[in-house]
Amino acid sequence: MRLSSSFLPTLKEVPAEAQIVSHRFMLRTGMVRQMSSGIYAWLPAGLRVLNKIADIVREEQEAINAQEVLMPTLQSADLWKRSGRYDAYGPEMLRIVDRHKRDLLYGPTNEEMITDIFDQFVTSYKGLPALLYQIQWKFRDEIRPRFGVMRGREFYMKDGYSFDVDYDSAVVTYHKMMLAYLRTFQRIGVKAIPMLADTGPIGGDLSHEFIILAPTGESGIFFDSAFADQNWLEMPVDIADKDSLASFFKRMTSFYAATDEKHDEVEWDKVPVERKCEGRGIEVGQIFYFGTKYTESMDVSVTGSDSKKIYPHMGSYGIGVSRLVAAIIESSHDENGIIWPDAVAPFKAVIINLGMKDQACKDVCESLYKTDPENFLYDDRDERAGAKFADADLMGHPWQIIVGPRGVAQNIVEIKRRKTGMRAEVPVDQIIEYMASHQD
RNA sequence: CGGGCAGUAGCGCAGCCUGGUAGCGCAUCAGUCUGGGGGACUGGGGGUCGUGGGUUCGAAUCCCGCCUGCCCGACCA
Repeated sequence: MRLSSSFLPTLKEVPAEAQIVSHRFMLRTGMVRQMSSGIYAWLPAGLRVLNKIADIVREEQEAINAQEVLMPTLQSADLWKRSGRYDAYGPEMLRIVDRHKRDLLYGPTNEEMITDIFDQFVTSYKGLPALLYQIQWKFRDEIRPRFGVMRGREFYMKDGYSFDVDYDSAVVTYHKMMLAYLRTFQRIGVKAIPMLADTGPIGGDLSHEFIILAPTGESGIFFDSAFADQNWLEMPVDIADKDSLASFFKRMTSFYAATDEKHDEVEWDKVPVERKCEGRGIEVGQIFYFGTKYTESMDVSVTGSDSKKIYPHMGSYGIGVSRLVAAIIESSHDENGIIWPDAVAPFKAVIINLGMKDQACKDVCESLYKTDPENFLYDDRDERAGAKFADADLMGHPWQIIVGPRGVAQNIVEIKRRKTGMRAEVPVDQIIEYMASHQD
């Protein structure tokens, strides 16, 4: 994309309402614009990141055979009255009345709706397990929205739902989801640690929150640093084999990790002092087994092999996609701006033309740009070098390809890695190759 | 929902106390110079002063209501 003809405005000064670093950078880089309390418009730079995260989430869901659906944001209140949650959910649910005086609501989550859909199509245990997900906007009327998209009222979320024939089968699904989540966060480029979460009235140990380390996080966290040292990507996991999944699950959850709410001093003391890590974190996902809560309350059943009625065991699995955008920035930035992980950066690299009046510079920039116009941002503005560098650092592109008259005369451009600050002079025709072979 | 604060140009702010021509910086536009880390100079454009009412010859300024937003707390992907 050519910067001169793009809608990619940056700000030198920050709107006063932005308190935390991710919010400030998101506003300064023109990723989002607040439209109302806790409600944001996503502008091109922000949307690109949002979509990249969603794509990774999608691929990892498909990898465990979850299938994508898209449910409406508006739901009928009747559905929620069936489960009993219409009254239970409280003022956090945005309720709407249409012209016929019918009660609707803007979905804060979709257990009822997915259960209803499931009910209409699956009538036999042979239809199980079923694993569906969507990536859709949700609305929760938070008492006090804050921190930009970190805690907005409207947010973009991946929500998955599973239906299994019994508890044992549901556990296998849960294990698969643990795997998918760890892979998802790994690919996105953040370190998310699964921590035992409150399971509510169901009990058991089948709910985990995934927490990203960030000093500005809302939850205090305690964890065994041995988790971070796990090279689990090299551990073979066969998703068709429940024992393989179970041993993977056991390994990934065997280290102490808890938020301050669930912190247990006795267990914590068993962790060797040198491995004790305390800090703050941001919750970016949660997985949850809740048994037959909705299938029973909504009377949704299938016929078992013995012709008897079975209430499928359900689980739900969320990833806060829009929150992740902010969480990534919280955990990856410096005083000059964002440092995007490669996988989710809005652009792979920015081509900084320092010789806008130099034909040779322009030619080099153009030919480079044309090799991948979708992923290169070409800063072809008639700005001074300082402004271009400042914007490049602010926007956090993983690579900066600096094209100036001095280097071009020798057929060389300078390349800078945002993450490390590493700089190198590279022959023009080797740039693409250089980036591919120097990811760290 | 309790406590605090704020709405003046796209953004950051001053002016309000003590009523009388609506200002500054950044951004933006035109031009000249400049050209490897947000450069300089000159000249422009841009305002229902959140909103409704009241007081007054006269209201951004004083008074009352309302709306919106932000911060702290209790609650949450």
